Amino acid sequence: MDMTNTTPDQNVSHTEQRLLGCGIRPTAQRVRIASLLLSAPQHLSAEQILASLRGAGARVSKATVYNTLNLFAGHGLIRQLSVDGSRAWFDSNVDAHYHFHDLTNGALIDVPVPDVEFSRLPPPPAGTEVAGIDLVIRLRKKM
Amino acid sequence: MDMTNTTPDQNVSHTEQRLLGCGIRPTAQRVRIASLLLSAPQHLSAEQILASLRGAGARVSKATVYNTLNLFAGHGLIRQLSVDGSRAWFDSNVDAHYHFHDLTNGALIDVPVPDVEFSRLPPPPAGTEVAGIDLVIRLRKKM
DNA sequence: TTCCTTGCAAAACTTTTGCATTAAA
DNA sequence: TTTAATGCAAAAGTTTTGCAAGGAA
Repeated sequence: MDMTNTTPDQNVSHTEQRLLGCGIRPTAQRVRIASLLLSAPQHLSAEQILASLRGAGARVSKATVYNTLNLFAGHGLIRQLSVDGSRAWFDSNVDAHYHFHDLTNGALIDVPVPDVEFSRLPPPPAGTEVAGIDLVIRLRKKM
Repeated sequence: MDMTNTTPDQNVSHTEQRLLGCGIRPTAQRVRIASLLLSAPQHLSAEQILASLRGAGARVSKATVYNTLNLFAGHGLIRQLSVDGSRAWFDSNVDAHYHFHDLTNGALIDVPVPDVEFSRLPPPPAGTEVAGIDLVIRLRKKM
């Protein structure tokens, strides 16, 4: 099902289904946050989400945005990234992938898994196993 | 020159030389911070450094620790890591390398460059070039 | 002296939490 | 009606900053 050209509003019932499928009660605020975030693959901060929703006339508190993002991340609906120390970024793409990080403007760009190939990786220390691999390719302006 | 078995105190004059070589005035606090951090490859937070120095009887303020760490990082003497969202970690190893991140206890373990080999990497977007590659292999307890 | 560095406290930011109120099932 | 979610404000944690005092050149 291609939802590329649907607007957040058209996605509401689809979003509700998705939250229900995760065992998350689809309240008004949660649906708005999920709708915004899941409308396209993107990277947003809590503050951006709060501003965007309030700009659209929604009544949402900062606490609810944070609580909801943590809730979603805990259910694997979104993924929290630590690319710069300044704040958390929330990635609506939970499929395995990597990132370009443009140091010039802070932009994050997805890198699909097939674009990266490891021909050698270190064995995990005894008693541990690999839970995931985070790869960030930092970019600067070419002179 | 192998400094593996020298104590921080024995390193002081060596550390001073290193700071001078970077154009950094080797004040008492800076030498202590550099001495601690550069005595071995390790990952420390600002708070850990402050506690360690004060525990050793040094008179240092939190502001100076932060200012100094930023100063050192700006001169390439240490490297700031963003591996979890909670705080910054300062890595005394500035040679290119990657990290294991043990999710069980938060530990960071260096991974030497030769232990990782990329057989494919995406071309950087037009107008940009690769400034660096950060790789974090997250570890969990093996069951 | 002159400039730089430090310490302290306060401020700035991001994120979490307590609790009364509101909304959902 | 009962439970869970929200909003607000306050708190907590990390990092930065303003400014007076101290130290180096």
